[in-house]
Amino acid sequence: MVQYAKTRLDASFAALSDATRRGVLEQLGHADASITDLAEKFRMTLTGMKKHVGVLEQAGLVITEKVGRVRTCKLGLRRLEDEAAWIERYRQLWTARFDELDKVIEELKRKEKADGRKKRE
Amino acid sequence: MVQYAKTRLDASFAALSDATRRGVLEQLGHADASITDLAEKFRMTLTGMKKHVGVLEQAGLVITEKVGRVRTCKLGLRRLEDEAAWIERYRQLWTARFDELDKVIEELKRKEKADGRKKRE
DNA sequence: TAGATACTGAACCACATGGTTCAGTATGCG
DNA sequence: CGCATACTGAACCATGTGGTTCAGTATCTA
Repeated sequence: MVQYAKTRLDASFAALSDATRRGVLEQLGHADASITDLAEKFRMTLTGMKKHVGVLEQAGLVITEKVGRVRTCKLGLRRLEDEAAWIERYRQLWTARFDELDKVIEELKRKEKADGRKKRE
Repeated sequence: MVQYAKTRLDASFAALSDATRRGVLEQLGHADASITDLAEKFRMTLTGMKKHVGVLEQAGLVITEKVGRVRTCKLGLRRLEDEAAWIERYRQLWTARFDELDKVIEELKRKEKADGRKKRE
């Protein structure tokens, strides 16, 4: 792949692209949890869950701290503001684009009507 | 991996996790484009670009139509509403969670002050 | 101190990803 | 017709992903 620096947005959208990880985020939105807690809740091995947490941590969406034998996971400081902003901007673009197409269609209809000719099908 | 059915959300967040694909979406927000157009703009082979378009199409974010030799790509009908909704819900959870933690911290401070003892560091 | 608990890391697996090249096929144009 | 254009598909490459098992290490607890 020869893949170089992933941007923040790359990393967080990738982190969000997995149902387990989205579930973990929601879970941590209710209460902090250990790796064991999460692994049980999502029915997978500790090792597997630790990888998911690692991905979320890399994306800055989760922070963890180990005290004694227990690593506690909690929500990170990022509120997905950049991600929300990107999507919002896109939605505006989308709307503008479709409005534009609507106008073109209106224009076509107007012309056709003015035209008099009936060209069915 | 033995990975089964990807959900819509999985697919669209995955589609958004690549800078090239986000770029393509923005591009199509301005004007429809052929595979060749996009491949040139993003400086990659036709085949490479076609794969990206395929991913976007799978996620329902782009639709394409081939007329003659040219395949034209345009924005799909999905406005990322589900994705925006998920993120928005998460942001609310996040805020609630941090407010809650703030309250706990306030409580601790209050107690400490009422306590009289000074336990620096 | 012994055993249970909680994590950690390496190794493996099968399949996905983001690219490429190369060899087609289909279409348009002079 | 013959050449250029535009895409398409298979195959390949290196690395990532989403899991697993197994063999540790570190920390509690009785």
